[in-house]
Amino acid sequence: MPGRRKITLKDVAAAAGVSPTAVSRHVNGRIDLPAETAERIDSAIRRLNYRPNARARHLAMGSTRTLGFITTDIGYPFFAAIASAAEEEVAKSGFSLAVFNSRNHVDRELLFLSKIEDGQLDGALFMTNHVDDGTLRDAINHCGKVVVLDEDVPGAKAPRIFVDNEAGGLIATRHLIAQGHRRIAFVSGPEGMTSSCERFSGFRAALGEAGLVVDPDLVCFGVYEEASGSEAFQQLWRGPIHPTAILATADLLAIGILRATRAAKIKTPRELSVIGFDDMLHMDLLDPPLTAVRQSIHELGRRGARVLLDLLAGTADTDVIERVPVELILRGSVAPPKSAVGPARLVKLAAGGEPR
Amino acid sequence: MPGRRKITLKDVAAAAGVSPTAVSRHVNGRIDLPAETAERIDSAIRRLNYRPNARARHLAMGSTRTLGFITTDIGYPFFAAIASAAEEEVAKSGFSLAVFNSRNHVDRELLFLSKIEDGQLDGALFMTNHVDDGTLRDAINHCGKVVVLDEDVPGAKAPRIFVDNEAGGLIATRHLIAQGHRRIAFVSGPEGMTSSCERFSGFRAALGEAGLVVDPDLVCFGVYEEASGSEAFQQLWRGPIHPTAILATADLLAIGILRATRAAKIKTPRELSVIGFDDMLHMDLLDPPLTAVRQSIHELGRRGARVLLDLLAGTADTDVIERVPVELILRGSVAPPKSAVGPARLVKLAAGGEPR
DNA sequence: CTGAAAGCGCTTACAG
DNA sequence: CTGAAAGCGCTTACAG
Repeated sequence: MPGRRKITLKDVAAAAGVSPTAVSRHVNGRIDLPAETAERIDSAIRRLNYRPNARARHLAMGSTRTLGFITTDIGYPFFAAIASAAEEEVAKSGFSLAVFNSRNHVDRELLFLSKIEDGQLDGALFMTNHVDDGTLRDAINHCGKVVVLDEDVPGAKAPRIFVDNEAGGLIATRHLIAQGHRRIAFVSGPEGMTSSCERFSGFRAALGEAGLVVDPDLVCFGVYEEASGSEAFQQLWRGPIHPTAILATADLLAIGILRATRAAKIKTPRELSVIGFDDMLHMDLLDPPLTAVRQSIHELGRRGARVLLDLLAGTADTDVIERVPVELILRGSVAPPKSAVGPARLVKLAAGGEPR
Repeated sequence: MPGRRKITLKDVAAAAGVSPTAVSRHVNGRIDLPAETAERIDSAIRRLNYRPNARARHLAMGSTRTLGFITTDIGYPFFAAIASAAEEEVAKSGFSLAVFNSRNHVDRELLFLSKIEDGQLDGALFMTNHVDDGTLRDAINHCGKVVVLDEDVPGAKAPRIFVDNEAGGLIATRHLIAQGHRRIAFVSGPEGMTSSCERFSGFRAALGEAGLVVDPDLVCFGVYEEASGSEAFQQLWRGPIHPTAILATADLLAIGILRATRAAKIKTPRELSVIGFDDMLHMDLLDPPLTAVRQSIHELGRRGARVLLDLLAGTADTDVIERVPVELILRGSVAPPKSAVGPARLVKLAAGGEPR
């Protein structure tokens, strides 16, 4: 057995008695060789156990066939689900997906984004969770080839895939109102963020429809983390009037709220209804099962990847904005307020006489 | 402004009046230049806005500084948590982590593993969820540079990071026995897998300690998926004797069981106690809160990454096997069997007279 | 210490 | 159609 030197294109060419050019073209299917020649090359490849070197290809082709997935933390089920869908989609096109946890730090986001300039990444799916002061926008505009997912980076010249945030806020709030709630709190992420703003618009619109108005004491902006949900609950409970329901604009916030209600011995949904936003895996098994606005997480990842791939192929423009639909998933964390006679009950009375 | 041609090392060298060699060495910190020269280079870099091309470096250096994370599906919280910890660790050393969802298909696992041979990946963290017929073992031995995580690939010459499976099975079963259970079912993944076997050993050992013996009718092997847990429950409930408790060797199985109990109107834990294995995020919020053997998921990812990094650096050998500890997390999904007087109750009676 | 030159292993415009 | 040769943009052994 010969020395264990790495087999290259050249070796194959020599063994098959053709030029490296021919082998390269054949391997990449960019040529139709006479059957006899093709077979000679193939057999040489098999015999030598040749494997094209990806690094050399990358340099020569000016591409690495790897896309980045930049997010706060892949450890969170919501992001992980998006990453999974994105991976599935990019893999179909022969790309790989590299994940980067920014932990919501701008410097890390910038570092990861810069890998596009390096030529280490062909492009990236980008998710952030804080308000941008323009830094992110500039970085994205500078390196290009990124699509912004789920949360906006205002001013960035990049395709965006969002959820229909306003509709989400709207239908969730309508549901609460239909259940008879009047004192509804809004617990959200950072005030300046697009998701917060849009969901808040939906919230306000639904209140308006019912002739209600937003009570500033019942609105809490924070960050998209569990602890922020717990704090919001505590703040609300210290306040002058307790809400009978809370619309949390993230499951993580809802979970924080649920945790805090337990500590405070508040019964959900009897004393407090809670709606989440995202509908992550297994939210139906919580106690109580979480009613939530479902974002089509899979669709978000899949379409984000698709658009990024199209962008790289030049068949998509940087001004596309897609909205994936939302849907309200009814579960046990919402009930009529204990002190109120909700419309549902009124209807029952009207329709069926004595309720039993 | 000059043409938008990509700035290279050469350009910087020319602008600074030094050789490309000097620039390369300076950039990589492999040289101490006279302050004046260094400054000239640095300023040229800034002025030209030079960014070293990663693809060229990769080819020249024979490394891509990217590690693979090959798993069934990053969308599952358990794997996502491991990936997150691994990413954090490899990022410290300037590596990236690319995730690959095998969906538990051997052909995809092989495809991803082959990226190491390609030179596309410097190495990989590998997790599988099916019994290997030798294919995986051969592939791993052929490409090297992989560390096997959580589940064994027998015969592979690769470092392994496992959980103390046997201890996990043991302490979980002991707990059930201490609560008064005698008819305990064992619901697990594939029969031939190391995790299943080792956890089963612990299970059997604990039964043995209590003078009990394994009842084959109460042992269900399947796959590590939710649906498999549901099926196991149904099978158990069709059987001649119902267990009063189930030890599931994965949270996903426990969740499947929980789902099935709801459909069957079986109350947990009153009519059936359930213990899971993994302790994924938010398992404490389930209804009932899941008692589970906690694997140190973070530790698994972190140490796996560490060992892989060491392996690449040549400071770790392929025969290391690390075991991360397990811990039983007591929560609400376990209670004494309703028909039995458990030791806990006996103790109470003995110690405090009339229980109220 | 410093730099000219070869080399990493492909792809592809270009000439025959 | 086919292949010799240049090029991708770095790193690094080697000679001065």
